[in-house]
Amino acid sequence: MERALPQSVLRETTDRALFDEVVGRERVTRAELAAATGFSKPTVSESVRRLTDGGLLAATGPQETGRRGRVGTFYELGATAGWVLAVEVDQSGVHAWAADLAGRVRHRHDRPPGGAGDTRALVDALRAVVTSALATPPAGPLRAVAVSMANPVHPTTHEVIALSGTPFPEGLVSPADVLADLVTAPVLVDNDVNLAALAEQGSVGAASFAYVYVGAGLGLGLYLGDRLVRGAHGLAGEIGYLPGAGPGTLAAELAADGFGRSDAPSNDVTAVLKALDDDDPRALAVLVAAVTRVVGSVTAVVDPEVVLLGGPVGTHPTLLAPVRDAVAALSPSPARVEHGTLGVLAPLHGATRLALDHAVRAAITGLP
Amino acid sequence: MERALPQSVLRETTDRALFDEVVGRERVTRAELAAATGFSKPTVSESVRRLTDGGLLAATGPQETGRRGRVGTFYELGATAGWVLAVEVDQSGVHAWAADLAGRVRHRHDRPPGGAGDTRALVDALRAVVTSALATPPAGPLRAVAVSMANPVHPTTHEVIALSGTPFPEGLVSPADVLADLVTAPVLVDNDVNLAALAEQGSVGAASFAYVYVGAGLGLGLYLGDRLVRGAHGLAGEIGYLPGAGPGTLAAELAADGFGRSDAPSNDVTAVLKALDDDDPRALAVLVAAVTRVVGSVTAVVDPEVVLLGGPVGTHPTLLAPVRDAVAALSPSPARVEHGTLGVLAPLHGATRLALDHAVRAAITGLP
DNA sequence: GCTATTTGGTAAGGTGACCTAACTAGAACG
DNA sequence: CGTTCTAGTTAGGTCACCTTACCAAATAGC
Repeated sequence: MERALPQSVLRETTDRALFDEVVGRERVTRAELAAATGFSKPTVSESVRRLTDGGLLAATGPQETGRRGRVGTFYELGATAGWVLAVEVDQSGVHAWAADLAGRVRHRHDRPPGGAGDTRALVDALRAVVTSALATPPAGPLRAVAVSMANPVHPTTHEVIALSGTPFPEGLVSPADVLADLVTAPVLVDNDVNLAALAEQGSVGAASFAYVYVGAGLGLGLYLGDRLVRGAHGLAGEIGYLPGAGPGTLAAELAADGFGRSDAPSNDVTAVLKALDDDDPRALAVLVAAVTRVVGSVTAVVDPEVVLLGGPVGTHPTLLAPVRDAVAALSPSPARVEHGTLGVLAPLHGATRLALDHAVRAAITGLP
Repeated sequence: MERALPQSVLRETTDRALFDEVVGRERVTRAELAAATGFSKPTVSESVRRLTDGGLLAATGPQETGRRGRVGTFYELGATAGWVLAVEVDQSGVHAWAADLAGRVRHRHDRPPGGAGDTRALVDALRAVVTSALATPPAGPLRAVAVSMANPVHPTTHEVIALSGTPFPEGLVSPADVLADLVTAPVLVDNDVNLAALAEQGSVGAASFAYVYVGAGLGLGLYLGDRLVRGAHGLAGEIGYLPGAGPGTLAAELAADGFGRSDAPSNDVTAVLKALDDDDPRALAVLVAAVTRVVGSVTAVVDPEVVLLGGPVGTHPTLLAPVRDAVAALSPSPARVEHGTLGVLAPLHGATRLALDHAVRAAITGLP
């Protein structure tokens, strides 16, 4: 057995708490930090010195303050603290955000998709987006890259997992391998729905939380006890494989109903949305039944505090009320069912959060 | 914001690691502990001194050792380290184990059930069992009581939750209240299936793990990332409320098929078992379909490494193979499906583990 | 303008939990 | 009987935190 806790974890949690506090408040003095976090003034001074030496924070000029006594030194995010890159790879192409360590997006980069199934074009687009991002870098080192993939991802190997009938077969590439010669920063890879859940959870703040994505595919992102649930094989949330009304899977039944996917590589979201817009009662009934099955299953298994519906179909306004009613009829103590608020940007927001968290953690543990 | 990590957490994790190591090895010297845990010899000596002063450990006489040099002082669990009480309350009555802090069961106490729905008799039996346990206490203080209830339990208030159609309506009591005047030790309460999962997880060792109970009711215990999932309202694992093949719940459909429960307070387990023993094809088909629906749902939602089937019906040998086949047909990367090994004793084992964990943690944080 | 007050920050010294290195204690081997 | 091996202690150091006391600088009010 190894040493359980090195003493340095104390310093690291202190540094992290103070860094987050500075970023959250934009500009603070050490005295304010001490008051806000409960650390003593000497401890705050030491920590801020470490963070400043490491380039993560920087002192600003004196600040107009309405207060009475001596004006303190204000600190803010260092100009060369570095940046992270969040990349989204899906059927709509490749999109990336370059963000500073406060999470502020500085540059956007996009490439259109290749043809369906064209893996080569996708790889080229991914490399082109990252090359473009590296060509106009924000100040400081690139500290992490997080890639959102519209396919399941293995939790430890970070390999993309091939499932039969995936709506995104061209996305069966390993972003870490594709980008290995372009970036030296660590490349994190996760599923787009997981990352969307991460982003939406940040806004909702619930300790147990499920995000149901309904679009070209069906997906679920789960947060329990402040941790993302990825599953033993990276297949947590693959709710297309939920048992349906018959002996088969939910996805197969949706496909048989003319929705969703089974062996069709992709699903016509615009057609589904049009049917909903036109108040097609059959389309509504099928979708409500499917979403209710998903929400009911998640509720019975993990009993989350909040379930958010996301994705182009999931956020359609006509869905929410009937799903709520159906779930309430099924479950004795149903979760709050709401709409996601971040829309199609949720995966990029989540990837940014993932990259940031990793980048800041790594930068702090690497401090003297 | 409060202090993130007090320095004492280091000491507490050290003490805990060493205590667990001593208990796991029965008898050890400090030198062996240092080698096994990676702590330095002075640190081990200090920690062992704290644990010995607190009564949790005690030095034994010299030990026959095949080794060459000086014989060290061996340490073992202190004779008056105290004990914990695990209590199970269900339709079969009230059962309790008094165990020492190594988890060794010292005494057993049992009371038969009252009539179905007879809450008064159940409360009397619970008090009688605890009184009996307190009358023949093992040495040392009673440090914790854990109660396994055959009903859902709220994760924070520890109140038992009333669900319509519960097979155990008389069990709608608060053990903490019932025992308040009998014991001063903390009374922990949890659901029997959760505790069974805790116990079985201990034997299996998987990081993500689901325990499916099939007996008088349907239940699920979930372990993800080394943590028990209780749900926002204590209703995680209430898989009777899973969507069934039709618009209703799985439990309602089982009831309609002559199995399970809906508004009948209890289910005739012996009749179901007899049907399975007699190779009744209809009974087998209905049960396999239901269990497959449960395992498939859990797999699609959280993707556990292992799923154990437990409970009198769940452990029936004819179920395993067809369920495995059906799950494999449904899921792209199914969990290992096995039988639980602890049988009806699983909840008591789990309650013991819960009580032990709490007791040792509390004893160590209370140390000088 | 001068002083009191208020606020920011540093210096000095202490504590707790860990470490390494060097020692003493005691048993067995040859 | 000395050598060698193992157990455990002592001494001294480091690190991350703390409190207390002080100095520094700015405004408020006279």
